[in-house]
Amino acid sequence: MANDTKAGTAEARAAAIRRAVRAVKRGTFTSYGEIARRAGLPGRARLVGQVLRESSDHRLPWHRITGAQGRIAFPAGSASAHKQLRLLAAEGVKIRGNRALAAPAPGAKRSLDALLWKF
DNA sequence: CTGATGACTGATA
DNA sequence: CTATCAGCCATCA
Repeated sequence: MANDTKAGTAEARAAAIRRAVRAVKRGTFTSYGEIARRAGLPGRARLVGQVLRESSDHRLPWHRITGAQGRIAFPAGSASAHKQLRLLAAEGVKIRGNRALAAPAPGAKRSLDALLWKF
């Protein structure tokens, strides 16, 4: 089989992306661009979405993948968006509207005191 | 081949 | 906050 031994096939890219997705820890979320970067494919955020779509779900924590700044890629109110938000919330991720919040809300200065004093 | 589309992103207005 | 644009890449009509 005179096959291509060159790295960079669609299969290899998909595998790398799936690896990166699987590496996302529970209770956290990562953007498409970040996944692409971790998979060694900078600038191919769209490809991540493509692979995720093809994979549908297969022990892939697809719900931990959000758009930039935690924004959900699905239209707000859609079934998929709602499901993703629900899954994220179930893992302890704060949700606000169509967004997943990774960091504490602004005003952490006050929360800092609260943390120090174990509020 | 061309053009449209899409689980994207960052900049700009 | 929303809207638009340019870039980026794979897939499809």
